Amino acid sequence: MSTGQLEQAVGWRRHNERVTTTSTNSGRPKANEGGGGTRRRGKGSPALASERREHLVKLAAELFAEKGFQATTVRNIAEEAGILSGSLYHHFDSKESIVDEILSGFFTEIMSAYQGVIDQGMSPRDTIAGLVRLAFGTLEPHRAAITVMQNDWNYLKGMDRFAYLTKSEDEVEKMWVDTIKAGQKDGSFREDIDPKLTYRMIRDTVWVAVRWFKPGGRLNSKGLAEHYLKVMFDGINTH
Amino acid sequence: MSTGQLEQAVGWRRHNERVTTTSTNSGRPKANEGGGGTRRRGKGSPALASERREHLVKLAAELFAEKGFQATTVRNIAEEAGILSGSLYHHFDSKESIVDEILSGFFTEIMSAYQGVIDQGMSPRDTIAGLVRLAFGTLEPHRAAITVMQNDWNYLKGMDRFAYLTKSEDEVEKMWVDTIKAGQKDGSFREDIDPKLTYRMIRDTVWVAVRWFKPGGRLNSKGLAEHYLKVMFDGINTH
Amino acid sequence: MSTGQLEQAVGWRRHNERVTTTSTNSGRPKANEGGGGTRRRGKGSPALASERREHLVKLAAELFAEKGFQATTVRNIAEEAGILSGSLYHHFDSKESIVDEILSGFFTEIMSAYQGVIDQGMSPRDTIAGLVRLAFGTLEPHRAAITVMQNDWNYLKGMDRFAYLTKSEDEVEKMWVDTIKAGQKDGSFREDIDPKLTYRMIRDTVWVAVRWFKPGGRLNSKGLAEHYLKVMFDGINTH
Amino acid sequence: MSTGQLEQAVGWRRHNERVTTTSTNSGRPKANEGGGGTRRRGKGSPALASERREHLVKLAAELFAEKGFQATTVRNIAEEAGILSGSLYHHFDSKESIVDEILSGFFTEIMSAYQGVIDQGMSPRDTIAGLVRLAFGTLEPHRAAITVMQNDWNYLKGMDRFAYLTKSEDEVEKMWVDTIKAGQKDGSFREDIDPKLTYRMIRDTVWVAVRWFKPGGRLNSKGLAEHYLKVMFDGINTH
DNA sequence: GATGAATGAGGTTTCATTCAT
DNA sequence: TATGAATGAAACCTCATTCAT
Repeated sequence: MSTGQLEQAVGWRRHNERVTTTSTNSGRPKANEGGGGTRRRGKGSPALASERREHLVKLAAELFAEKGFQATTVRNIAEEAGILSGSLYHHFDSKESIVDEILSGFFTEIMSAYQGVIDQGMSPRDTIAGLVRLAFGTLEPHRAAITVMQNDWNYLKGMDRFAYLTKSEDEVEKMWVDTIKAGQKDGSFREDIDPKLTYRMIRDTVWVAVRWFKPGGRLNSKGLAEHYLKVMFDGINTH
Repeated sequence: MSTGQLEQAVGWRRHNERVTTTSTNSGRPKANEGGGGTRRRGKGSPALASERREHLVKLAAELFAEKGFQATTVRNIAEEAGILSGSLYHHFDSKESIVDEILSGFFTEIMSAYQGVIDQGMSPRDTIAGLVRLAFGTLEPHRAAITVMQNDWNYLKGMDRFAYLTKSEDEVEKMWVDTIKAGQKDGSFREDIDPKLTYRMIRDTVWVAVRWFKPGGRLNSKGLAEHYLKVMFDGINTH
Repeated sequence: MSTGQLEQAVGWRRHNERVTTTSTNSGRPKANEGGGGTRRRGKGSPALASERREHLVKLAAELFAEKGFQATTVRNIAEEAGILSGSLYHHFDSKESIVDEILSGFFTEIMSAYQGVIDQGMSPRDTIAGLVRLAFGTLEPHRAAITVMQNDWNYLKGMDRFAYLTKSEDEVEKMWVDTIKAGQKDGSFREDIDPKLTYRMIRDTVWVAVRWFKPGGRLNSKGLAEHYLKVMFDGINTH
Repeated sequence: MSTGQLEQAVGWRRHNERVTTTSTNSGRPKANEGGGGTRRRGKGSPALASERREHLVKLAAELFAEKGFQATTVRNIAEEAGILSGSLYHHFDSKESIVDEILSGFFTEIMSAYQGVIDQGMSPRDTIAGLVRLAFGTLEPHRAAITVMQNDWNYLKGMDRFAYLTKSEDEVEKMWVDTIKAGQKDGSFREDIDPKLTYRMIRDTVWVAVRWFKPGGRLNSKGLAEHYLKVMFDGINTH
């Protein structure tokens, strides 16, 4: 799951454990709940969460990104996977479960990554630069998830099940805003900018780029980041 | 339709002519084409045949903005208007016609306004500033349309009927990019920024603000514009 | 709606007003909720609740009675009515709404009727006789509703929406039990019978008869009632 | 299988022979018909090939009783047993096979028991009393089966496979009705009661009690039976 | 015996749209 | 203009059942 770029930038994530704690419902069908307990699961293999399942999630993510969550039908996804729509329900509770898995996965990952940058204790300016680079760095490996987030946020945020989206958003905002404020305090950033406003503009600029960013185009995501940092730090004016 | 702010800023729009030429289909139902004869609208009455129609469009725009185009049902709109869903079809061909009217109206307006700024023949830097102010200025009067554009663009752009969206977008891009390039040529803007990239970031930053911008909040749209111009021109660094 | 027999027996119900207050949700689609208020409804006509709708309810009741609630599909009902399944949703919220209307209608009616008998202030023995006659009297006009109640009670009672079933049942039980107790006090009924148990046996015997009772058979419902009263009051033994 | 009470009352059942002849299809999967040869079960081992199977039937019966046959899914049963739904098909042909086993088991048992009472050659009055006691006595050990019979009869009776239900019902009816008639002939029972009607009322009253009868409540099933006999024989009136 | 994946038929519901009145 | 009834396509989802491993 080419998160290599992301991991390199931060160096904190050791293995590919899928953490879905953020989401209240990981979407796994409740099949064997009353289970007897005698269910063996092979020698030592740690869950593994089904490669099939992960494959399906990835397919769905592509479709959601391309056509939007609502416009993508369960049949679309099933056809893409070469099965019947009903068969999808062997793996997922509902269409919502799928998008939940996509988004909660992305969110837990990005938040840990952000925290990793902050924990490095760099100067505010370098921290902001690090966060920006990190964010742009997710554009490619998490293109689908980010696109869904951008396009369907408004629709999804209204549902109880996705309350964690708003919650996570707030947490992330705090990380950035605090860093910007620290930068103002230590004299790195201008006093006459509004930290919250500035954060939002940065955030939006980065995520929204997913709409037109094409991997393998003129600029790669690294180039994008550097370009943006330049403008963001020093403006477009000559001095 | 409080476009006052916008009109003042530019001074180009004289009357309330509804220009729908951009859209291939103006969305008017063919129903009453062979008009019976009882149709009043005499010579001196410039009154649009339907304030009712405009009212309905506005209601629909609010709903589309709030819940998304797809998630808003024709019934939702009808209910909001206090009529039955079938009755809407006396005013509009289809659901698409309504959103078409919303978006095409916004686009023709914004494009004329942009052109008006450019035609003033100011310096590149002042022109860019004017465009940015203009764009932020639309946030309030056109909140619904912009929101729809932001959220449902991806879905709508795939439909033939909305091909004009992409076309208009390209025209607008050219206006901005040309101005930025002119600014680089005359030494106002740094040579090491990518004009196209820079335009996109500016554009996205402005429009995406519609997601969190609340009229009557801490900053009005004018304040937002000035804040952004500051950052955009000179960066967030102290110098 | 041949409730004639029932009404005669009691003489308290004046018109065919459909009272659905017992049910928390009458099942009417929420169509014009935000309604403007200007909705006129003809000169003086008191609602009328759509004969079409009532017709559909009756068709559905027959099917539910014949095949059971779960085994009856929405398509079955629609076919019986000569329309498509989706069209049913113009009249009803859901399949549940239909059965709700059937049962809540029956319950409000029977409870009022019971109360009417009690309010006549007859002796306990005559009151019980009246109640039994009344109950048997509903077998024919409310055959479908009673059948549904008998067969699907267990399934329906588990749903929030049908909580009123259990509530109504308790109220009815109180009416009967109080009367039986009064009969014990005034010496009409034996002291060594359990009022609650006795009520339940009477109730079950009556309702369950719906399973085999055929109008136009050897015994009509009046005959059934008299036969049962005989056995219930004096037993099957010769004395 | 605590049929102790039942057996004691009658003393006719000698061994645990599972008699499924009544049912046209015993429900055993044809899977292991050509048995490999490793099938133990030798001479001395009377152990039923599958206590597991019986356990599953019992689990299923509980669920059918609680939620109804149709509302209980194969998955529900499997989960309760701690296996996957597909695995159930190693034990049973189909969902119907399970309920068939439940009901046919109950029916053969109760019919033999009834016959046993009749064969004792007691007076009609004592025979009826015996039958009533016997029926009430099944309420506890066969609660689940009786509940299923009561609630899902209507649904099941329509299926070919369950034709035996109606057939058995008729046989049972004959036993009772003949006894009642004999009682009328010998002067024990009133001439002015309808034997068939009377039988049905008794039968219904007993079985329907399963809906509210709670073992361990105020009255046990023996108490219930005595109470009912009192009312049935002598009525609720004082004399 | 059990798993895990899939089937296929069918279920309820939604919704844009049409049209006679 | 509006209503009220209906259409028809398609949506999400359920579930008994099958079968290779």
